[in-house]
Amino acid sequence: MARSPKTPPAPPPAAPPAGPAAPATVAPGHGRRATLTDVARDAGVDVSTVSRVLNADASVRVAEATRERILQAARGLGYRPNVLARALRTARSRTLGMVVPQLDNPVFALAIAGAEKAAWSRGHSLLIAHEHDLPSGESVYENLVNANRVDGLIVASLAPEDALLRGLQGCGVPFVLINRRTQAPCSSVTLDGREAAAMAVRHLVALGHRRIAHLAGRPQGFNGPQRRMGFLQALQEAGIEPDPTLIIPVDYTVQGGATGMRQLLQGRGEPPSAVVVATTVAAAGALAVLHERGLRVPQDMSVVGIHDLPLAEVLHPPLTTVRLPTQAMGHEAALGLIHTLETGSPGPDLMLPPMELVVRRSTAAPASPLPPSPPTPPPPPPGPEQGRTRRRAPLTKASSKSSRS
Amino acid sequence: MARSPKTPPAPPPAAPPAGPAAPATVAPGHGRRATLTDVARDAGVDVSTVSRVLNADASVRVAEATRERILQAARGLGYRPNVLARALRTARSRTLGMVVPQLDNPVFALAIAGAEKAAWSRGHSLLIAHEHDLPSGESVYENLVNANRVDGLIVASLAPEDALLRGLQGCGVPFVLINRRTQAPCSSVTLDGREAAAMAVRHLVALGHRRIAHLAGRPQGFNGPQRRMGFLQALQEAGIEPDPTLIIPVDYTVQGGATGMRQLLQGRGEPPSAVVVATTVAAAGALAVLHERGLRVPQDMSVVGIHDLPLAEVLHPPLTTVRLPTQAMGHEAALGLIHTLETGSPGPDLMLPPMELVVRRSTAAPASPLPPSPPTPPPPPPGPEQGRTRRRAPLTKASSKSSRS
DNA sequence: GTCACATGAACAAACGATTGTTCATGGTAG
DNA sequence: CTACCATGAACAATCGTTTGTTCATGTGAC
Repeated sequence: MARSPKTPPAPPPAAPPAGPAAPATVAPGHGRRATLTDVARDAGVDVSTVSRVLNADASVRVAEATRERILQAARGLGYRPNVLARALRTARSRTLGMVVPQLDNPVFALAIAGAEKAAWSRGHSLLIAHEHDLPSGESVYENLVNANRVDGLIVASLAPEDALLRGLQGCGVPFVLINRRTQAPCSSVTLDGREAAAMAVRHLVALGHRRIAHLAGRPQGFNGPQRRMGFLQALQEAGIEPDPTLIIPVDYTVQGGATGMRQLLQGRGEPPSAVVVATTVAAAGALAVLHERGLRVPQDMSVVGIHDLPLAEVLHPPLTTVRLPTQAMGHEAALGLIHTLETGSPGPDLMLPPMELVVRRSTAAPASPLPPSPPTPPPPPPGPEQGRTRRRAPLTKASSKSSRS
Repeated sequence: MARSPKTPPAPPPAAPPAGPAAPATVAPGHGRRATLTDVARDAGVDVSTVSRVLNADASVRVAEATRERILQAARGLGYRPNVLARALRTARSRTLGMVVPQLDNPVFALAIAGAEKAAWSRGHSLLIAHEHDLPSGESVYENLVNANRVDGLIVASLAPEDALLRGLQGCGVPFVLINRRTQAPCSSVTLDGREAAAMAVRHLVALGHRRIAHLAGRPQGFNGPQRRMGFLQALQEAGIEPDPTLIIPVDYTVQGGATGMRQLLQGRGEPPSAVVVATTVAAAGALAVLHERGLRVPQDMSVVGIHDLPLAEVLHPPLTTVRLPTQAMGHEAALGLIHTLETGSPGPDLMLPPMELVVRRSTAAPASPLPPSPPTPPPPPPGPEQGRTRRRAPLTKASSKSSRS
């Protein structure tokens, strides 16, 4: 293995003192951990009694004095149950497997954070795995499950639906999909991208925009079409005829957003005064292109991103976004899955609504207001908007997390 | 619990079909998984023999025909060992615990990704936990270890050294610290922030800068002082007298970077022509303030960030950074820990060198070049710089990850 | 014809818990 | 005085492995 023991090619001065060679960090702990047997011996009873007392087994009664002795002994020995033994016996590991396609994507990182919190709060652990195929040709799901490591799965996957479901169902454990739904009925927790896109549009309409573009996500995915639907629907509500040339599918990347924006700008018709970008990362790319072309945001073009991320705050200008409960998605998925495991009830089937519209500096009324009396419906006053909305001062109480190191 | 079963407050049209109520996703799997006993029965031998054959136990010989029969039976039944039982028996779970203070920080997310990859490649799993105190008053470390869930720990912690080490050593399992070193000799894998800062300075010096500021990290931490040392050292190498008023401690946040930059700009002396910011996130805040003040980057001030992140690419202008092997940090930590577990050898003690200087658009020669003949040493030509360096075209082959949803 | 010795595989005891069942005890009712 | 019952706790089997030990068998040497 590449255990490169290379030390830094650092200049001479004061390499950090390493102590007397890298020391092993195996602490004493003076002996092995206490087991049920140890507690039983100390309390002078049988292990089965200890087990029942410690688990507060209601079906069996124990004299108060005995219970006291047992609890005392357990405390004295610092007894902690061995989850492995328990899992073996009960055939339940109290561990959830979470599979994500990428760990460094903030969306999944947040979902993991939410799931981790929920799992621990219910006495479960979370095992993380990348969605990659194993040398054995086995899927990560199967590996996790077949080795009896996990009781259930939370899965965020980019794989095609049929293969994914086949693999998951073959595992024989409950699972919850996140960040996507399937055609087939199947437990899932998702974010309401439709409503999010609609909120973005409504915000722009309220500001007086009529010609609004959309850098939309991949047509094959789940979230892309979802957001596109919301976009169209909100336009319709506002009595605006959608212009198909203003809807451009893009990749969810900086590059994708940039390409999409270039395409948008070289369109022949009247240019849009605002754009809803399907994702914040792509919006960053779009902004960069606008700068490149010398267009000002928001004067020449307003930009709204979907899916608020810390990134939004540091863009230039700070990006108006729709905040989605990404962390809650992971949280609800884990909670739901545990509930299923405990009660056998069906898995959750949730679509979480957007949290709020976060108005930053990338949106404003269009520079050259169109004829101020559009047809139906009467345009809402271009002041503060309807619905959950919040205006952020720039660089104030930054919500972006500290990034140590 | 907050199992909010709320469905979206969505407008009427086409809520995604949920099928006939949210279905349980418990697949058939037709019966329980095959065990050693099953294989033994099928092969007509004892379980112990099966175990030895399947584990390629060299200490015992088995007739070729028997071995064949066993392998056949195992394959036929799709046998997978139950890791729980194995862990119970061998007292080794082949699971690593990874504890981080925040999951949504890209630095830790990358480290996790690296560790996950390394762990799986060596047949281990990775259990993720937030560094939070449990209701029981127990630390997460103790919880993980005492419950026999993990064989070792990879820890990124912001806790004070003494408390941290006491807690960890009390656990009685090997551990590796990442992203920080301790006074006490102790296994760790870190990033060479000193060299990183020095590279940043050398780059600026090569461009002709003489008056260089530093937005430095927290003086109490590990990385802050480390980078500050590198900064000072490189200045000294270049024969530049450091100006203490140009070194400002800041928080590793957008807000921190902004505050630091404001402070820097209102300094009374000659303003700096360049600044090295201890972290990319803070650099984003610094850039925002420069915009606010109408200063141009890089014409009026060059900015270098330490710790390359996808974020750097989408800032305005794209930020020149020093790329650090964050993912490798997690990878090496996991590999080293596993090595320790398997051989009992001391844990790793690595400081990984910076990968490269990524030159983007935020750095250039100073606008008003100072007297072009500085003292010792002779200034390198202001062209491409020394050392690992790479100039990036803007928005090209974006390395920022796709951010699905 | 026995003894020793490989060889190949079965036996059996853990690991640390959970859980169904049995057993001793003492009090009370018949 | 015997029978019964409730009480409190021990017994024992089991989960699926690993691993030290024992055992049957056939071979060759004596």
